[in-house]
Amino acid sequence: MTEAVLRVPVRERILRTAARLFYRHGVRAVGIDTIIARSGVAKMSLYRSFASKDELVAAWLAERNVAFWRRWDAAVAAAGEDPRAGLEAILDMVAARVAAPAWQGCPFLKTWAEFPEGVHPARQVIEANRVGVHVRLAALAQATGARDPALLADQLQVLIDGAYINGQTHGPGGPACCVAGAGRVLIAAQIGRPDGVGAPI
Amino acid sequence: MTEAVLRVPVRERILRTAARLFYRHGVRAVGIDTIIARSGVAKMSLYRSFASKDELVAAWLAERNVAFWRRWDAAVAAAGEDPRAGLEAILDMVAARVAAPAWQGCPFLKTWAEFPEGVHPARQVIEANRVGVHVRLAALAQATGARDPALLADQLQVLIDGAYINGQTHGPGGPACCVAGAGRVLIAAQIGRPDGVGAPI
DNA sequence: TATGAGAGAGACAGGTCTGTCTCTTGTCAA
DNA sequence: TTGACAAGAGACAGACCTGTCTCTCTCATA
Repeated sequence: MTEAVLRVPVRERILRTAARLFYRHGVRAVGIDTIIARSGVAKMSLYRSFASKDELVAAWLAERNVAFWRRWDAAVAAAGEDPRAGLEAILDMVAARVAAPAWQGCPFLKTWAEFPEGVHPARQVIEANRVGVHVRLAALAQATGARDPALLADQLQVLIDGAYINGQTHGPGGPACCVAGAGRVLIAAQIGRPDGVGAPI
Repeated sequence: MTEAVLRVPVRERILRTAARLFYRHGVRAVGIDTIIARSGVAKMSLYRSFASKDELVAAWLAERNVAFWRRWDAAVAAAGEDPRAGLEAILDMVAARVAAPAWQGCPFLKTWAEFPEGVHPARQVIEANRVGVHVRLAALAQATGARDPALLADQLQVLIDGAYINGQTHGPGGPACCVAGAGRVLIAAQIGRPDGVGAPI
């Protein structure tokens, strides 16, 4: 145990280790004993910081949620005032993420699959994230003047979900890389092509 | 135990019960004891028919795979000779499935999320299904004369994956219902609109 | 130096899981 | 009627899981 590690607060050490293990192996496949062993922490320290394993899972996803919106806001902000550029920036961000070697799927969707029912605290975090994505996509779509902003938001969210899943099963370089282009096609179909020529169906 | 139930072979009874429970609650959440209790079968009978729980999971998915291709082939066949109609028929089939009240996600994607690594026998079944989908989509896309059949296959598979996942998290009536329309936009962008006016990006 | 909080170490309880084994029961054909 | 065999019933082993508890150690601060 290096001094540098010891400087990190216990809660933080647990959360970092749990995040890595949960994301790589899945929540159910990683036990408390593994987490405390890998983070060099006593079991009681874990249960002093987190009421239960479920709460630790929820804390991990809450952290992912914060990071998610940080990336989202940065992408939209970098795109400037144009809402269409904002939508495209989000598509590009998704494409870049699923193409990264470290990509092993969306933690929200993965965890949702592991707890498809019940009152697991992680489910609230996941639901909030997914609703938030749709709301913001719809707001951007509305601002672009799309004919049916709600429909465009539906289409883009489905496409993004697909990229997340597909990138997980097929790895980097797979079909998911097409998400940015496909999204642009869907956008163009609702608000005209970049050169101003509409192409509605 | 009714006579009708007893007439069903033990292996079949186990498989039906496991299929229902695995699909609804997830593989890891359902134990062997639950399966034998719910199917009215002795534990030894289960292990006489299946070498392990993992093999039972794989058998369930293999059965789903057969049913999947039966639906696929029926949809394509009903669409006639036109490959574009075949692609649209598949999109319609997906849309109908994710809109059904019984829909609780794609068993392949759900199970993949539960076993994201290792040599689980179910993973082979899932991989084979996913590769098969892409191959057949690409073949249909090629037959339509799409400019980039591989890209169109990528886009459609990502879209379908997204519909499966989104339908699972949002339930019937959610964004996933847009899959058929969105897929048509992507097809039209590559092979021209139904009225013959191309709309490539 | 004394003290108290934070944290490590590890035993433990109670439950669940998979998989094995033995014994019993029911059924069907010769 | 008898014998073979499939299947039910359930005990059991061994592993693993979460969560609790006690004891000990370290270190900062009064």
